[in-house]
Amino acid sequence: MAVTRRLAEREELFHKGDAGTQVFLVVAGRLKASASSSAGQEVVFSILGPGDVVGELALFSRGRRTATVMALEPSELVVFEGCEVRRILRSKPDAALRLLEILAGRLRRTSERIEDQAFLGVRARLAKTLLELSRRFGEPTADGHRIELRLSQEELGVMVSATRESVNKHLREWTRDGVVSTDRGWMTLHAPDRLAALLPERREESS
Amino acid sequence: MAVTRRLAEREELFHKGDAGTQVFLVVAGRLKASASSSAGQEVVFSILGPGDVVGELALFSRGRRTATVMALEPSELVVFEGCEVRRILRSKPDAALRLLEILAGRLRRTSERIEDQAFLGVRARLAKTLLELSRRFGEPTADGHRIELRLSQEELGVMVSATRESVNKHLREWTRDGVVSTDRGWMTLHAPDRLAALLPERREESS
DNA sequence: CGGCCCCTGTGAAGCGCTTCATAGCCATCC
DNA sequence: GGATGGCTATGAAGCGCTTCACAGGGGCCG
Repeated sequence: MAVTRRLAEREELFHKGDAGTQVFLVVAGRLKASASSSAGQEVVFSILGPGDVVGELALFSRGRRTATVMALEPSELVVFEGCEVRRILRSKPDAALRLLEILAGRLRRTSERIEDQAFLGVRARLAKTLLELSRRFGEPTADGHRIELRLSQEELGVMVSATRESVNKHLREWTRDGVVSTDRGWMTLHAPDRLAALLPERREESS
Repeated sequence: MAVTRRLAEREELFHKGDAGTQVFLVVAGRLKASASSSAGQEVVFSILGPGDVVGELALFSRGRRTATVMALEPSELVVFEGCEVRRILRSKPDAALRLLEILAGRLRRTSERIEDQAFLGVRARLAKTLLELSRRFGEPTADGHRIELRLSQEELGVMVSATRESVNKHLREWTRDGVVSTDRGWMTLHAPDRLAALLPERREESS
């Protein structure tokens, strides 16, 4: 009896500040969660794909959406009513624990984003984002890892909090060096390690 | 039978990456949650005070601390063992819901921080931080709102992701204009509205 | 086909913030 | 008291990123 919702490309699921307590599960398609400033600037918090839960924050934020979610591709989501979700959380401890895990994961990624924003320059942030995208949405090809998600340089810029021009410059430089190649919005990484080398080495935590 | 832990000023409760699943409740004192880069730069995620819960993220992060927490003042916390907390979360749905609320609130604040970092300059971020501090830790005095928390310009800089020098410049300018006054680490806001005016007007959401 | 629009590519100029260097102040400690 | 160390104050120089301006290209639609 699940209700599903379909979105066309560029259609909004909801807008920051809206009232609404429905919770969604992404079945197909990719979406972005973002916010924009009064000056029209935008910041992207995350890219969502199949399996991701979205909208659950409004359950605990007085029914207000805390970000805007828009479909990057035609998408399909299953819809849960907020009150129903609350009932489930109350009666099924495992569900609540699972949601806690999800929120904790989000929190970790958001904090890491703050660190990156503070510690890294545009170059490194862009490199990291490309690696992340290829990890989540990449498909191996003959000559590298292709990112199966069409993104304009403008959108990449928003994702790393930089201008389109900056993104372009780094991308072109990497293209010259054979590290990546771009084909109107589609990208392939040929030498991910060269990008990884731009990042501060991740410290190992002994288990 | 509660176990309590006391910390001296500048003592660490735990360090990012440490193993540990204890959860803490702040009873007295103020602490900061932060992370630092390999280059020695630091970023502060939040200031914690009495009533705040800290350390719960490790419950859902494979037992690793996701930030470093250090006492800014002599502090006192009550300690809960992770396994016990998990048991409670499992048996008391209200507790789980409460924790979900806490995490959701954290997530909202962290996201807002990312927005601020992207949309605001150092000036506005500093103004916002001072207002926030005075809201949380301020005491009204004859000539303004005094922030009951001693912070060096260095520490303020870390909080807003700027250098000590930048912080100094804005602070001095505001002092000249009579907006704030500083007395070796203690600050008083005399005209909070002047600071608020530096922020993009917060849009009203009709209830 | 031609026109339009959105995306990419690129350089010049400007600006905000950092970096660096230096000086003075205040508290503490022997 | 004098010395030491941490915090504040301030200006000069530099750098990374943005802003602005403009050119080219590719796809889509009449």
